[in-house]
Amino acid sequence: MCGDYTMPKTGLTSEKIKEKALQIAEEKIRYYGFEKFRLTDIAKELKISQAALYNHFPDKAALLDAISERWLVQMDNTLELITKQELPPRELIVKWFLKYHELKKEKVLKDPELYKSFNMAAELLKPFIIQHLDSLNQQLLMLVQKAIATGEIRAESPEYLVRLLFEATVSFHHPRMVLDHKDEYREGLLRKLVEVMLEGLHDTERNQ
Amino acid sequence: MCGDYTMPKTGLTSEKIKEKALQIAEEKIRYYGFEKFRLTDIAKELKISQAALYNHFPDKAALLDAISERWLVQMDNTLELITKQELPPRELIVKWFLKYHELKKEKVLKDPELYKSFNMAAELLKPFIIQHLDSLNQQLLMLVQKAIATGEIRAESPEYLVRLLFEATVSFHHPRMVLDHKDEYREGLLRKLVEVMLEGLHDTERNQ
DNA sequence: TATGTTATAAATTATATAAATTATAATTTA
DNA sequence: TAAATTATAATTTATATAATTTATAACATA
Repeated sequence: MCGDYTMPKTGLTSEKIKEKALQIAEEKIRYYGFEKFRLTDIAKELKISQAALYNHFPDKAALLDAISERWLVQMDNTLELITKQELPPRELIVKWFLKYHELKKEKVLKDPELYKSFNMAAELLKPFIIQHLDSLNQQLLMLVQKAIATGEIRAESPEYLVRLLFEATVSFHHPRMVLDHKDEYREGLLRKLVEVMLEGLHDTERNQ
Repeated sequence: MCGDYTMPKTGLTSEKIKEKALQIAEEKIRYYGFEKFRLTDIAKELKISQAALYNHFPDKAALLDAISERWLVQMDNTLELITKQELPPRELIVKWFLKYHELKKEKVLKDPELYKSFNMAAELLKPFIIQHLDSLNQQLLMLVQKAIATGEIRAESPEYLVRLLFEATVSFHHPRMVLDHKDEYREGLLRKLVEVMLEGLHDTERNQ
C-alpha cells in the first residue's frame, strides 16, 4: 500500500505526503473546526484525488488522531528532557509537573480546535492516548525512584506513589480540567500542591 | 403567584404540589432521561393542566434544577454533620472527603440519569451549584481552622489551604471525574492522598 | 388572589428527503 | 507495485416541514 522508494506520481514519498496532509489538515481544522473539516479540501490542496488519501490513512479518524499523536509525542519528548536534568529529584518532579501543565495550557490557548480534538480522543481513551499516559507514567516512575534512592522521599511502592501524584494533580493536567481552567493562573498552586505532597512523603514511615 | 394558606383547587398547598411534581419528575427522568422527560406527563400524573405547572415553577429548567438542588442540600447537610463530630480535626478532614466522594459515587451508580442532569448543571456553573460549592468551602474552612488551632497543621492562610485540598482531590469529587471513575474502588487512594497532604502541612514552616 | 382552566403562540424536536462527504472498487500509470 | 485515477456505494450532514412540547395570555374559581 505504501512506503517504498519508487518515485510516485506526485513526486513525493508517502511519508512526505502524510506530513503535508497533516499540515494542511491542521489548517483546515483550525478554520472549520475538528468536526467540520473535509477530506476533499485536504486532497485539493495536496493536488491529489480525495480517494488517494486512503493510500496514506486508513480513514478520516486516523488522520485526525495522527495530528494529536504527533503533538503528544513531542510533549513526551520535551518532558523526558526534564527527567534527565541534573537536579535534586524532588525539584525535578515539581519542574516536570509544571512543564506538563504548561504544555497543555499553552496548547488549549494557542490551538483551541486541535486541543478539542485531542480532548475528544482522550475521552474515548484511544490507543495513542493510553500510550502517552504510559510514557508519562514511566517518566514519573523514574523520577520517583531517583527520589527514593537519594532518600528525599520514602515509599514502599514507587508505582503507587506515581499513581498518587497523578491523582493529586488531575486538576492541572486532565484534558477537560485544563480546558475548564484555561484562563486561570494556577502555576503557584500546582507548585505548592506537589511540594506539600513530597513533604508529606518525606518522613512518613510507611507508604501503601 | 404562590405560597399562601387559602385552599387551592387541588386540595394541596403549592409546597406539596411542588414536592409531588419533583417526585414525579424524578421518575420520568429516570425513565425517559433528563433530556427527554415531558412536562405534560408530570402534569397528567398530578392531575393538573400542563400550564398550571407554571404557577409553581418559572420554567422546565427550574424544575430540573430543583431536583439537583434538593440532593445537593441534603448532601451539604450530611457533610455538615461530620464537621461537628468530636474527633481530631485531621481525622475529620479525611472522613469528610471520603464521605463527599462516597455520596457522589453512590449517586452516579444508583441514579445515573439524575446524576447526569446534575453534571450538566455543574458544567454550566448554575447559581445553585455555586451555592453548594460555597457551602462546602465553608465547611472545610471550619475543619482546617480547627486543625490549625489544635496545631495539627500549620498554615498562614486557611483559605489557601482549603483551595489546595480541593484542587488535590478534584479527581474524587468533580462531577465529571466521579462519572469517569464510577466503577473503580479509589477510597484507599483518596484516604492516602489526604493523609499525605495533611502530613506535608504538618511541619512546614510557611504555607502560602 | 393564589391556583386553576382553556386557547394559542413560540420554540423545540422528529421525520423525510436532498445534498454532500467518506469509503470502496475497479482500473491506470510512473 | 505503490500510488494514483475515476466511478460509485455507503454514510453522514443539511434542510424543509410536520408534529410535539413548552411557555404565555386571557379568563375562571375556590
